[in-house]
Amino acid sequence: MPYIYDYPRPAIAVDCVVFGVDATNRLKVLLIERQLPPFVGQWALPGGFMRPEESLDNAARRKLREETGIQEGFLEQLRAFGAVGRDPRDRVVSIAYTALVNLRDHTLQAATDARDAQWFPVSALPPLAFDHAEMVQVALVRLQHQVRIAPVGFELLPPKFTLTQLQQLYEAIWGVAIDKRNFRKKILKLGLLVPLGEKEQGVAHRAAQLYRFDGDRYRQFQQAGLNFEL
Amino acid sequence: MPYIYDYPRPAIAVDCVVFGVDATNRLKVLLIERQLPPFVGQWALPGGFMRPEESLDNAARRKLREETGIQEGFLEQLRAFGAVGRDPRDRVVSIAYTALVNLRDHTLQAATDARDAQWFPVSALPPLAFDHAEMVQVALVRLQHQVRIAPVGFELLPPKFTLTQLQQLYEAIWGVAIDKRNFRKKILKLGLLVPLGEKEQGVAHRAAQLYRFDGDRYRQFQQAGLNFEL
DNA sequence: TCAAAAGTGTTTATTCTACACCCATGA
DNA sequence: TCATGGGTGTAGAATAAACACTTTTGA
Repeated sequence: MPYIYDYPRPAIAVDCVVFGVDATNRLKVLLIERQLPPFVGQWALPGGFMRPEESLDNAARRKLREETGIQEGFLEQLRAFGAVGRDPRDRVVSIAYTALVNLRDHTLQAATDARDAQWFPVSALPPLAFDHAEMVQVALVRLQHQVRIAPVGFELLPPKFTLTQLQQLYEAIWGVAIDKRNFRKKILKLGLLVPLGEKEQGVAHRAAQLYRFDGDRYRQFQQAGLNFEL
Repeated sequence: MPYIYDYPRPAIAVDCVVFGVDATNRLKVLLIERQLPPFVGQWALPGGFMRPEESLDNAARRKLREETGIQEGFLEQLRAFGAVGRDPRDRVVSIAYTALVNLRDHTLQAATDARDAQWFPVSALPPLAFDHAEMVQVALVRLQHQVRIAPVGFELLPPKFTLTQLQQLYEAIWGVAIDKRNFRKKILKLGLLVPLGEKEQGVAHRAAQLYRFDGDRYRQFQQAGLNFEL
């Protein structure tokens, strides 16, 4: 049963740039191996066509779930990509999303039109289908800015984390080394981290204090019109 | 002659949030009065449907030209708006753009489906059609961030401007008062402004030095990996 | 007892903030 | 000559940057 319009219409797709940080604190991106044309066998971002009855945001969340099994976590629109030749089949405008997930909690399950799903270091990505390499690049730059002024980095960590884990997260995102003492002073002065009584378990050295991010406190902070900058 | 697809397709539109600063240094947004349904007679952002053979960016530039006569200036994508009920007619995903124009140089010419085009202060907008009020809000927040770290503000000024004009521009965008001496020190230290030999003409007080923004210098600055922040 | 990472302060340089008066110009 | 905005410096406070050793833990 065909759909008929008076004017030609491009298709609308969504694609997700999913960032995670692995056990060795490297920043990674989730890719799927395509098993449908075009670009069969190539690595690509998880994504697919939007349905008319869902919002863009919901479409992104649905595709992420369908193709990777990821149900929750931060998901935010990056921007639309609308160059004319970006899809060889047809005119397709794609809305890219950035997702941040706590990689330690997720086991991946490929599904639908994804043959396989795998994490790749941002610094060593394989060739990507469509304009997905550009999407990753834009998403990374946006992430680098965003973690400076908003507490989105915590989405990449487990709920309980050490200050060293947090520091290494920033180092991975920005690609720079940070002074330990200065970092701790600055981040604790914000007053957004709560030290839990607990310590790290099972490490072959002095166990570190665990912290959690205080979301309620941050909302108050925001409502008071305050900003932070790292 | 109809267009037939196997799956239903939303339509794709573009909308432009056009900012300008008037002679009294107020930040304004350009709106058009709709003369086609829906929302006939209401104020809305200039925009309309994308054509399949053009990129999103070109669609935005075309609509801006058609509806306002504006040919040039800064134009950058904001993001896509894709809530389900945002257009009462049909499922329409709209890609919003931010445009910055030197208002002093432009006389407006309404055209196409715009009955009239007018500048409104951002602080006193009329009720807007669709979700355009949200678009303006998002665009303003983005602009406030962007002028802090990139020299986009100059797009709103004539090529030759005084430091006071520049200061008042930032004050209009941020909605705050800025100390004159501190502002001058900071902005001149960046080394991106070139004092022209000339002075302001026809003012009833001491004439101010005119400056221009040094775009070449800024590109070198960028390539050296430097950032600025006001 | 050794290896490995946790945790902790001070000094110096830089940047930010607040603040007031004289100058040039055209009406 | 007066009204209007142009143009300029300094002192004190706050913030940022550089830097090294002791502590705790498990192997």
